[in-house]
Amino acid sequence: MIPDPRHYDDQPPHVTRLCKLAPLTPDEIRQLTDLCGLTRIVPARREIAHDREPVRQGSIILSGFAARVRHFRDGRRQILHLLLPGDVVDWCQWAGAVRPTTITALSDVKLALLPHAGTAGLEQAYVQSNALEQGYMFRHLARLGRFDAYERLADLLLDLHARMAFAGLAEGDSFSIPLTQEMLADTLGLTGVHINRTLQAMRKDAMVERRGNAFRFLDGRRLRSMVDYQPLAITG
Amino acid sequence: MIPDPRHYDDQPPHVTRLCKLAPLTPDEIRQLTDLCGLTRIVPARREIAHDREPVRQGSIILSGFAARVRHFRDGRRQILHLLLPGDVVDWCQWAGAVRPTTITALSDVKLALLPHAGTAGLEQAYVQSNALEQGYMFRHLARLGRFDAYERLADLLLDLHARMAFAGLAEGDSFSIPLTQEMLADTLGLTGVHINRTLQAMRKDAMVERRGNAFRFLDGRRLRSMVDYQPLAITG
DNA sequence: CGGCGGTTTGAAATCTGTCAAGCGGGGTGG
DNA sequence: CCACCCCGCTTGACAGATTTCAAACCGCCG
Repeated sequence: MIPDPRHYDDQPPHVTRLCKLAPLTPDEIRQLTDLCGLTRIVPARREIAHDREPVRQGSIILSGFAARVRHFRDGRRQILHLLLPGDVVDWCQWAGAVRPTTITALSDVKLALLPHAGTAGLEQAYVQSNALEQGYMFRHLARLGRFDAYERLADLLLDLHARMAFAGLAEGDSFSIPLTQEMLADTLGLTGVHINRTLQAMRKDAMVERRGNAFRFLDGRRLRSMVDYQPLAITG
Repeated sequence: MIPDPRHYDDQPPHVTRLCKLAPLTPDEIRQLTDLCGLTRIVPARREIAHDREPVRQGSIILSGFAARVRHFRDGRRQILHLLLPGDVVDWCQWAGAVRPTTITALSDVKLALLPHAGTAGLEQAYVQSNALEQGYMFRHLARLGRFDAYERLADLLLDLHARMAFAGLAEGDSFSIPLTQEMLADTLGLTGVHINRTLQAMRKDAMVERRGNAFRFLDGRRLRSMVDYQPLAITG
């Protein structure tokens, strides 16, 4: 059911990802590949779509990071869910749906409109993508509720690595994410200062190596064991 | 689109709730009402369904509170999402789905199997219920990430009141929830001790009155303003 | 060269957790 | 009917994690 990842490594991330979520016909794959023509680019920090607006049509992220965000009156903000290349945004199942959160570009983001799910393969891929997203949200809840700073960061990095790898965007234990320490803080419910100190602690412990935006796990086993990490099951 | 709530106040909570989520035919309503015969009762603290199991058929909660829960090796646990009377559990859209979290009864819970969504009204009600659940999860994330203890508790109580009222289970600003302080703590990522102190602070501030399981908002306006509370939009 | 966003560092303040003990009511068994 | 027990609630003192505030540093770009 899950094809060999290497078959897709030369494809754009959104094609790699959706092909792993459902068996797609060559025609469906072509639809996805052709998207690379009709795209929209949203620069970093710009809002992509607003809370409570009616949803017209779903999108898919071709490159860059975005996030579902909640802003508070006093300037605080919380990143509710990170959106990575290949992720489906605003796919919904009934007319009259309303977007449940604001969506903001964290880096420059390239988007395409989501092909209508008229075919079985694409339909299943979207449903699966939705289920995966829900799974990652449940993890994020557990992270914010019961993990301390070190565990939160470790667990988030493990999730990001898994998601990037799934879209063909990781090399072994290395991956790159365009997030500032402030953005990681807004994701994890911490402050930028504390993220900085926690990253230093992880480096001192020889858990993670970091050069700019590139991360590399030095002791993935210990990291996973610390947070009892279990990869999300691909269901179907 | 949203009928007058009072029309349903003499109905069981699950009927009240689903009737507000979609226009149902008399026949569909009868299907829901008839569920009260074929039920299963799960006693408090017992597991209802386990993480990663294949989902056979959805259920609906007729009475009592349950929760999606994550347990950690060291005994910590996090309540990821509270399930209230009228809530739909395990409704899913494709064969081979797997339950993303363990589900546990917090009080004695009465469940019924979910009628198959063969009709337009029920289908829409389930989709809407799903969307609402997702909305409440996003709020819970923001709560855990950026609110302090006082705000978390206030915001959670406001959500619970809204959800209970929606199912016809609140009287004005009063509502009753079968949750121990420990369970509230596991929901909010705090300790039981701290929940206790925070409740006392709210009483001292004349925000909330509490007798046993019954809560009453004494100053709903101030409470809502403190956490910038906005009711979840019913979409459709 | 100057400025800007992002990172790093330190010291003090605050929030929340931990531990430990006592209280209270409701149910059970004698 | 009473004694007992258990679970949940309450309280206090203390420890620890994280935030806050402030300043300095850094690389990069105009």
